Amino acid sequence: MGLPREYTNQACSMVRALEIVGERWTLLIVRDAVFGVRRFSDFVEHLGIPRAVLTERLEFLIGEGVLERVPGPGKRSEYELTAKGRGLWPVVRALSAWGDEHYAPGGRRRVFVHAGCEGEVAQPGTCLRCGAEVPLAETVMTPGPGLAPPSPEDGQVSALLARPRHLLQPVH
Amino acid sequence: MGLPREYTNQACSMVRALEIVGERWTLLIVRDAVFGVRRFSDFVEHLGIPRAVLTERLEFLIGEGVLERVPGPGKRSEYELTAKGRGLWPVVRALSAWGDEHYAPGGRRRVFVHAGCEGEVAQPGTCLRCGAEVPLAETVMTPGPGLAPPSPEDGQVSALLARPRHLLQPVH
DNA sequence: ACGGTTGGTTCGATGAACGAACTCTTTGCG
DNA sequence: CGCAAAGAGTTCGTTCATCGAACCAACCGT
Repeated sequence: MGLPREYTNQACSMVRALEIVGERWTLLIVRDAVFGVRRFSDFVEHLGIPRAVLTERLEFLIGEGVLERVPGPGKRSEYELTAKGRGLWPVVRALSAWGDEHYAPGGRRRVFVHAGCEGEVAQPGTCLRCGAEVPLAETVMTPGPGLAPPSPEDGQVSALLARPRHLLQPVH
Repeated sequence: MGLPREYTNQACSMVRALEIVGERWTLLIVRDAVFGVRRFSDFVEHLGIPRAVLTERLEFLIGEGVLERVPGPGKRSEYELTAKGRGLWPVVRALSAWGDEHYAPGGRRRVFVHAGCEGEVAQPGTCLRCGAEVPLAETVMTPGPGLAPPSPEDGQVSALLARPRHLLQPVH
């Protein structure tokens, strides 16, 4: 996107938001983090993002307080959403819903369900059955009818994400 | 953003959505269209977007059925959101809300109000007073406490958008 | 000790965005 | 009518981010 990361200094808050998450790959990184991806190599595998770009984006998102680096096994680091980062969930959900509505000929690809209650989580983020506003951690992502079964060459992360799982739960 | 407009062919619908509206400037164009901007020169003035890029984006969005070209005064054309384009409103609202929450030290910059009912439209798109899901056309955008008063050099479009107005209502 | 995995960095080529200048048509005005 | 100014793009040379492939270093299991 060649996003210079700065638009004109407009008064609108959406401009500021886009300066943070409007660059190529950034929202996909956030989405994957919501789905439970935490490791550098898993992002690379699942997104197909150039490693240098991933490095730069992770650094930037940490600096902006969207992600934080947490120690993983050994001396590795993993990347985890902060509260501010989890606040982007409505954006991710809205975009996914729009994409599902207009670009999923085989039906929706992802359906989100309220854990326990089993009701579906609708657009505004509320449960269709119990009516409650469903927090991220109580949301289960399940494959919809339009989700193509993952082929082996898509990698194991894709395979893991094609099965029902709690959001934010580490994939590994 | 140098967005090649194609990510890897992932199964996720958000990827498809980002291929349409993920490029630099695109969501800002949609936002301005929601706010009532319709003319080429008004987009240029308000966004500060290079003219060649605007031309390319408008063409692309028309091709994707997000905008449509409608005849304006004289032989001019204007650009109007289609139903598919209006479907992006939750995305715009979610991004603006996130930006307002984290990058508006002086308080929110835009507040959306349910016309007639006067209740505020909250994050999920429902009215805080009457509880109804508020459609775009019944939403009034009002300046919040954090919105800086527009300086004259910002142009007249900025000035118009700093006053309360119905969404989708043409600015001119 | 050593081969593989993880987590990056480096580097050259490509291509999009930028912005200023230019063109062509339409509009406004006397 | 005649002229100036604005609207709606187009053209073009420069700059800068992205791409992708290769390279490197630390760590791990055996």
